Amino acid sequence: MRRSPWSCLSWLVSVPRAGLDPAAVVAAGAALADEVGFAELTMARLAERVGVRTPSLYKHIASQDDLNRRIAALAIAEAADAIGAATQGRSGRDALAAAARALRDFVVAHPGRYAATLGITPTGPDDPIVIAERRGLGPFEAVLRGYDIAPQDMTHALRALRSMFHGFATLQATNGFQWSTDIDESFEWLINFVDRALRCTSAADPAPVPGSTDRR
Amino acid sequence: MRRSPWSCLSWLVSVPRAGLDPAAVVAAGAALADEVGFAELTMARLAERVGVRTPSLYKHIASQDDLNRRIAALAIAEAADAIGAATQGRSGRDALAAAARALRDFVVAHPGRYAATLGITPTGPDDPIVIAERRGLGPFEAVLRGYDIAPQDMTHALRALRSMFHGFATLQATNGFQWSTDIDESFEWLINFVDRALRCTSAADPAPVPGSTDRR
DNA sequence: AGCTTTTGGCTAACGCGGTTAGCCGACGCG
DNA sequence: CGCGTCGGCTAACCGCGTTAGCCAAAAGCT
Repeated sequence: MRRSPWSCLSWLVSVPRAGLDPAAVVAAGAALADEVGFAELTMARLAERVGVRTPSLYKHIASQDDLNRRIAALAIAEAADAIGAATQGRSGRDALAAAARALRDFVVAHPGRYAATLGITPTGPDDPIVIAERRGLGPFEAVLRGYDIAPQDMTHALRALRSMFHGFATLQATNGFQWSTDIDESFEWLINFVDRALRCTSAADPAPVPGSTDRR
Repeated sequence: MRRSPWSCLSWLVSVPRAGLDPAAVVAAGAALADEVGFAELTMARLAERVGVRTPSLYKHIASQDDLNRRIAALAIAEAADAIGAATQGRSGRDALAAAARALRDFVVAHPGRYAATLGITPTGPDDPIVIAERRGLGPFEAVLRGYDIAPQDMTHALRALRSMFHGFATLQATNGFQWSTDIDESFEWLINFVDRALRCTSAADPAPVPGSTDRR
């Protein structure tokens, strides 16, 4: 490349270090995403936020995709910790409610971080995201152990729990429930619904009535 | 602006009409999104697909955001139709299963369209998206009428249904369930779970046991 | 049929966001 | 004190969304 015509004057400027490192950049990115929305999280904005020119960010992260993945991993780990802490020492309905509320509180408090976790497809089994996710499953497993679920149904029940609370959280986060003020009430209703279903589950026969429906 | 240096030769070229209109552009965009993924749906790619230069698209749609919203509205309407058709003439568990499968089939068959519906915030109460969504709620309401839900619980039950199936669909669409082949089985389990819960609901007392948990 | 208006193509060009190349001072370590 | 790595910087590129303005093709009117 061409040499800068100003390079002969470089002794004029002093460029102090900003004291950045990958973790700091990711944390700043997560905070910024919460403030301006994940879609508005841009390299230029993040650079301005941390007091640096845009290309300098690439000394700490490989790309914007890399940044997004790290934010997602951070968010999942944080959410997992929050849920774990909330369910500590509880069981049954109490634990279920605590987990659900902790997850939703996290989504409401950190919409940008949460949005970063959506639409992420892990690159492989050793992706930090996968590891964090596996950690995040722990508290839900613990909750389920408070109900007596047949062992072969654990995976299904876990997925059902994830689906429900993840679905509710995303619908609320993306304004899926229009102009309605009683969302909190619906959420509590959902918790009761799930609790009832889980207690029912152990009582009901594990197999559906044969022939009652077509199986694909 | 400056006059093109070639304009004196314009009689050389003939520019036939491509026969486009907004609906055709939106349909092509939806199809393209399904093929290459919603995130890869770009104006340039769409223009190439419909055999036109990029700026010409703006004769039919206002902007990329406009295009995305129209694709989302189309997708919601299509999904609503599919679910409505699937539940026609069924009730109870049958209707529930049919609705759930129809929704999931749609998501699997049209991942791009479905992704377009995520993260869309309607502009107002007369947004086509809102209207389509309201139409899409109809079949689920019909399903719920097959169970005896207290009228004041209808809204909550509806939201619970949406949360569950939307959550499951997005988790599957974004590869949220890792390395697992038995997703279909989990889905059927979820249907049974919800069916049981809905039948349980009408039997259970509407209010939770007082004092059994802290209410926020 | 011929004139006019609207419609729907086009090229050129702008701005912005992500990204890379290459330069050089600041810091840490011998 | 010298040296290497690290972490800033500027310049530049590319692709994408978007706008301006030109002009033929279709449609409508007399």
